[in-house]
Amino acid sequence: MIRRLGYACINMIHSDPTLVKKADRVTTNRTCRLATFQQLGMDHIKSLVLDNARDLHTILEWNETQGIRLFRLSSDMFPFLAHPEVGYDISDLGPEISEALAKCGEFIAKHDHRISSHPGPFNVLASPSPNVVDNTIRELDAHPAIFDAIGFSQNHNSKINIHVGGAYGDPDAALDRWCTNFARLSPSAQARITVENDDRASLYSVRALYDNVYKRTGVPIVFDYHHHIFCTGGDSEADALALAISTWPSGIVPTTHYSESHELHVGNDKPTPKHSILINALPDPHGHTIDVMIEAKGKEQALLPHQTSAMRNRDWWSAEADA
DNA sequence: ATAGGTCAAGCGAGG
DNA sequence: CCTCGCTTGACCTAT
Repeated sequence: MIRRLGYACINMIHSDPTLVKKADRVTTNRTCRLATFQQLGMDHIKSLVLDNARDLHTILEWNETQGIRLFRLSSDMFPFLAHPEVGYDISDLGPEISEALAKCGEFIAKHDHRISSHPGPFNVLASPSPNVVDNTIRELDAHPAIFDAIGFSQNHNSKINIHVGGAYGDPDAALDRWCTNFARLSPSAQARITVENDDRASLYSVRALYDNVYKRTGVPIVFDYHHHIFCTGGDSEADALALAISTWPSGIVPTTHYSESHELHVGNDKPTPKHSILINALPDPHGHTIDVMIEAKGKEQALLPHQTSAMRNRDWWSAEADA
């Protein structure tokens, strides 16, 4: 059974520049260039973050009206949060921002929304470059600060999801480095990290993650249905899903990712990793209870046609959540 | 107002 | 060798 559907970072109907005037956009993704920061200073970043934080609340309210209680927080919400030179503490941004973030946290708790994050592809714990690893650790350790400022529980319900990041011609050595460097993360980051299977055969299948990451670190695996097509590790979809689900702690509904191939949507025969704008179907939960993050260019517009009345029905999902 | 070039950041695939 | 795609386009300047 699919418990919830969610979408990532952007609400199209409230932010698409072809639909909404720039001044009226509701978005958590306001950022700036380094040059602009150097010109305008921290006051500019504070202004961007405050607008982002207030708009997050608006998006969450809209999600609630649609029965959408799964959402991915953009890591762009706090520009340069973990930048080697610019980096700052959220608590230093002032009471106005702290209050706006806490207000989001209260809404999330009250309506039982589930919020996650997915830091960018620059986060490579497996990198042979010490500098890349240092930057990654700084970035990943910054995410619990975001979650704490808003007020999420410190577990995999609000996950920080990443990929292993690279193979460098020697996947085993890369996996060793990943596990070694994982131990350097703060405990609050470690408690929330998940790993996701890759969309290329040269990288990491669910099976590879299970054997080389989960067994050594206990880090749960996020199953991406679409990626699995390109990197099966020899497992069927049902087997890979079951293996990934087995890595999740009890009491936390496993999250999965679902998307469809853009190439198939435009009439070509060969699927590629590129995401389609909308989706034609929902994935098969193969008898498990899962949450599904829809990764489609159309964001909530891809999700909405697939919301069932049961998903919109508060009584139903509350009962399920309690079960 | 809009179009086009640019932007902190890593990696691998494809042309 | 360069561009794209990924997690997620958005910023900024010129016209």
